[in-house]
Amino acid sequence: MRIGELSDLAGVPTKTIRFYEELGLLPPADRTPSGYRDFGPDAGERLAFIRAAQAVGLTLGEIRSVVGLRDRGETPCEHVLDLIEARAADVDRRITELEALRTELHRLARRAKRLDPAECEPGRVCHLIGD
Amino acid sequence: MRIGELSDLAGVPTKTIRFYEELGLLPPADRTPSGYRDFGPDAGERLAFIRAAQAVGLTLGEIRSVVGLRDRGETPCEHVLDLIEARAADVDRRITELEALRTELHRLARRAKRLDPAECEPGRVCHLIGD
DNA sequence: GTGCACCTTCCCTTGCACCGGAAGGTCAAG
DNA sequence: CTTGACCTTCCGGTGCAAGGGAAGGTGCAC
Repeated sequence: MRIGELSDLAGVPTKTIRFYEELGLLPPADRTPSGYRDFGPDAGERLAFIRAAQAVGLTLGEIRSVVGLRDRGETPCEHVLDLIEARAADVDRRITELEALRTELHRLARRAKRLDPAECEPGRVCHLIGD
Repeated sequence: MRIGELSDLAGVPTKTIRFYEELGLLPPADRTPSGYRDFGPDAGERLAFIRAAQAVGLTLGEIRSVVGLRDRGETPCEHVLDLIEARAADVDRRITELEALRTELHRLARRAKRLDPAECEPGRVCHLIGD
């Protein structure tokens, strides 16, 4: 399978496929005599895995660590669990931060609608922010 | 006030102060005869405003648009309200996405603890992700 | 034999918000 | 007069995940 066919199949741009190969997320593809990449039938599934892993918030570096274990014949399950739990903790923290920010933004928006622009103090940028 | 003094006062690195000036977030500072920047007394407050605006999620580009209005003598309140409301909508969307992701991550973590690594199918990267 | 789509490598750019370091000028104390 | 802290500009790099485009080779139909 050539890169364009894989690209159509997986819905991933050819640029991105070469980039993933360069990063070690895909094993180096075989080459035709003229130098074209020649992907095996598993390549589409590997790309789907990468996309699914990205969707749960893993970075390409983390995904490389997972597929690296797999390509060396180990079962990456435990490592994947660690990554998932770390990501879950990140997401929980991030949600807490964003909820606080949301509260603050709604407070500011309410205040902005209540106040008269004429009350702006000339020396400051905006009395809405920074109190 | 020289840049180091302002830096200590505002808790913002000198590098960052020059960077903000270059971006137009701070008005170009006066210079001493030897070329040193000489900030007026309002500079600290301007930096505090920038930090506060960053804290509610505005980008430096958006902050520039606010201080730009202010520096041209207009009251930026309405523009600030628009930015705050847009940011609030972003944050709401982001929280919704992250909550869905959190649910998915917790589901995966539960499944990972339940399953036996020996059940890994050899042809796939990891059965935990991508079903 | 000539289009045309496709492929190759290579290097640069994007966006965001900075940080690091080099080379050199300035100022006050000792 | 030297030391050291501070300042200047300029150039480049960081992290993440790619995307853009040039210059040139390949494969296949007409």
